[in-house]
Amino acid sequence: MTVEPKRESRSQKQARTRAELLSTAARVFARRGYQGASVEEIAEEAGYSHGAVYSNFDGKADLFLAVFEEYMAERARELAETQVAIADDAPIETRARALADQWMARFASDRESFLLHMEFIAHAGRDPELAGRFGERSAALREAVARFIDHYQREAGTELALPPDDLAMVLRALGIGLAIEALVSPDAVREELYGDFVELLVRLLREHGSGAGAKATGKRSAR
Amino acid sequence: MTVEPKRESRSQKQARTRAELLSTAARVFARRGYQGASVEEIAEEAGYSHGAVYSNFDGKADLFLAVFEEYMAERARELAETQVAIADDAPIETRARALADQWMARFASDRESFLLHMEFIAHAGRDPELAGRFGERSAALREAVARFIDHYQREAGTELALPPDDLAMVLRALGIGLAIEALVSPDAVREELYGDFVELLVRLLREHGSGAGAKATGKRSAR
Amino acid sequence: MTVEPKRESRSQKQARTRAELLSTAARVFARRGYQGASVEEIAEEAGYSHGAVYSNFDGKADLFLAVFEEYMAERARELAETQVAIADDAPIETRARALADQWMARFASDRESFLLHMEFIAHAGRDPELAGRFGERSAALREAVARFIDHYQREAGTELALPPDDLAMVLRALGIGLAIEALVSPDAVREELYGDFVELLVRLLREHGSGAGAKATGKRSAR
Amino acid sequence: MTVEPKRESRSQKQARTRAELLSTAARVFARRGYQGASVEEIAEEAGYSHGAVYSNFDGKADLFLAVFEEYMAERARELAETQVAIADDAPIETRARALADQWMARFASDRESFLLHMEFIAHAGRDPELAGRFGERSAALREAVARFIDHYQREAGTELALPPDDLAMVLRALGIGLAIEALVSPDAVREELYGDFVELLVRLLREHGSGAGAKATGKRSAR
DNA sequence: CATGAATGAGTGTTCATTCAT
DNA sequence: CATGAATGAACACTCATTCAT
Repeated sequence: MTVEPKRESRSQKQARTRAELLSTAARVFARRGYQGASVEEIAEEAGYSHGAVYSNFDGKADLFLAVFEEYMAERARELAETQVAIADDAPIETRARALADQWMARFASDRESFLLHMEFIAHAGRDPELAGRFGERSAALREAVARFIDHYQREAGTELALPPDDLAMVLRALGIGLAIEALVSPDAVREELYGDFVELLVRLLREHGSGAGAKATGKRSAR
Repeated sequence: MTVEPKRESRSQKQARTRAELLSTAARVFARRGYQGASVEEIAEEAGYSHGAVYSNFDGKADLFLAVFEEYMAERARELAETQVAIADDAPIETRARALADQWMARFASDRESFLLHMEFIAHAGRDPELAGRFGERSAALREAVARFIDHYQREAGTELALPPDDLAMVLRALGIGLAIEALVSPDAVREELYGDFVELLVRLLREHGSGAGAKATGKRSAR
Repeated sequence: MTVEPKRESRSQKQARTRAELLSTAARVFARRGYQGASVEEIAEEAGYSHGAVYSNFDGKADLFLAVFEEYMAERARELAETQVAIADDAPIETRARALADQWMARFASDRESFLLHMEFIAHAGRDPELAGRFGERSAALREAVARFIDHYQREAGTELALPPDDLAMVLRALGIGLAIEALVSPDAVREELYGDFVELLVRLLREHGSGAGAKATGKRSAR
Repeated sequence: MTVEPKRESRSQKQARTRAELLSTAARVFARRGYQGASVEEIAEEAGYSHGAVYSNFDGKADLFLAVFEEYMAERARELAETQVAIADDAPIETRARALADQWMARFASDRESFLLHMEFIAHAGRDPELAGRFGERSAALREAVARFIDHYQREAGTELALPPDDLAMVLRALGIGLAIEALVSPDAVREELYGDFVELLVRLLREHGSGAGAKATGKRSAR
């Protein structure tokens, strides 16, 4: 006597629509950029009319932010997996290099997401609130790297000549900067440059850390 | 006692028009961003019809690139002046640090230009020809830095554990990356971080180079 | 006694919009020519925003082709009516002449449409896709004429010394050509010339065909 | 003691500039159409600045008219040559066919000029004065054809069932009309159709001229 | 006469957004 | 909620023409 429940309740259906729009939007935004993507193209590719976007989001900007949140969450998940993936007994410079190489490989295979990122940052740079939201996410990633450095530093009993926070910042900034240079001068950025440099840097920092470490400390970070 | 001929010859007048459009464009682009600035607004603010832009430049992108070229030339001039002002016998890390500090100071006082350039890169990243033209203008400054490094390196008789080109690339990329991080997480980037790090890095590279200091180190950027 | 629902359903309303745009476009195109008419003027005169044109058509060319299609359909209707009005046993040359006279009468009363079509052909002649789309719509009427010829030919049991397709093509081309001559040298083209010639031609073709009529004439399409 | 005269006097030089602009304009107009051609492109291709056009002509429209006059004169010359070129003793239908085939061949190898023609006619159709000027030229060509027909008709002692003027008009109009159809429906117009038809037509007219000629005269042209 | 910098009118098209159904 | 017709703002770019040199 019970009525057969529809396979999808109303709210389930709506959630699905939203999810489909979201994942399609991620693809289209990456492909075309924020400005280049049209609401119409996104909706159509997801199999809806463009009106559906306005039923589920406040507009193009809101849709994009939703996509972006997902994207950042995804990147955080990825980082965690990467940490696990690196062999425990490798020297710290090897681990650092692996991260660097992974970054460049990711960039090489998905320039579009990076471009979208850049576009977003340039936009957020003119919108403090947006910058703040993005900053939090970004900081979380950076802190994870810092913890990662700290962890292995303690474990290996070595001390680098730079605090983990600063090193994390430098490594991350360098990755971003190299990607940008590669965007604009592809031939000027050897693919291994990031890895080579990071490996060299970390070794130098290690050798000057516990060893002659204290000597040159004068101007390092305080925090 | 002859009557002064008109102050400006034809070519002088054109040069002035071009210069006025250029400086106005720099202002408007910085204010509105690349996409946000309209050719009309630029021309009008410069006191010309928008057609004048098309008489002097190939279009919006070309105008932007001309502005960018001027900007980079100005940076190169600044850089040279700063280097000249440093004592002749200053160690190379001091010179490198000056470069870094200058970059951060400029960023702090003119975030908008940086944002503008980021936006344009994101735009040009989807248009190879544009990216190439941007890249050429961008590479010029990097190459100047490489030449500086090479020059002082020879003069001081030291050799860094990284080729000048690579070091220049790393320094520049790091500057860009740090600026981006600062954009998004202003509090996370100490203003001296770039300088501190660069100074440390260059000292380490010098000590481990083949010159006097660190001959014995063996392991350069091999891999 | 129920309240009348709104007179127009959604699709009815859209159909009306489309129809209004179409008839207004016909008027404006005829008045200004294809190039001379602006989408804005058409939309405004029809009482819509110019965006409405783009909601209903793919652009200016598509709008024009839609107008042209209507025009040709109307001509086909006229043609059919005229043929129906002619006595069943009228000789085929009478029918052909009616066709010719109708064409000249229409031209005399609506030179502008003819001019418009010429202009568009000159335009489309440099754009194969456009030419093709125009050609399809244009061919429809010619084919209708060919079918008429074929039909009456069979019914009367005569055979003309030229296949229906060729005759239709010749008749149509001649009509177009005479209209052009009339455009440029109005006095040189007697209004009955087309009709006179067509009547003569068809009679000659009939007498030299293989049907009943001209058996005795001996000299068929010899050579 | 005489001053060496410059190779070109001032007026000669001007005449040359004008001539060069004219012939280049003919080429560019044919290639791009009237609307599609820019004064800049014409001047540049002729090796002058666009200002030179304005020094020698009243503007784009005037330049085009000058080009057109040249073109019409050229066509008239060509026609005269053609008449001579046809063997004297060929039957009139052969001669007519030759003219027809030449027309189609010319069209096939130079659609662009024809398109330009059409564009001009469509334009002139809205400008009585222009139409008048063009009409005169056009009439001259037609009359030449009529004289041509008349001449051979007398010479051969035959009489066609259509006055030379009417026949000339029909032949010319048909050629134009077929060219237009070919523009728009290339596949629907066999290349020999014009020739085939003209040959057939002239034979029919000849056979019904002097022979049973007077019989069907009822509705022919008066003039 | 020729030049070319500057003008400024003119336009098709895109697209985010709204809202009645 | 989803649809999609309609809106209307926004824009880069072309080009004939002018005019000072």
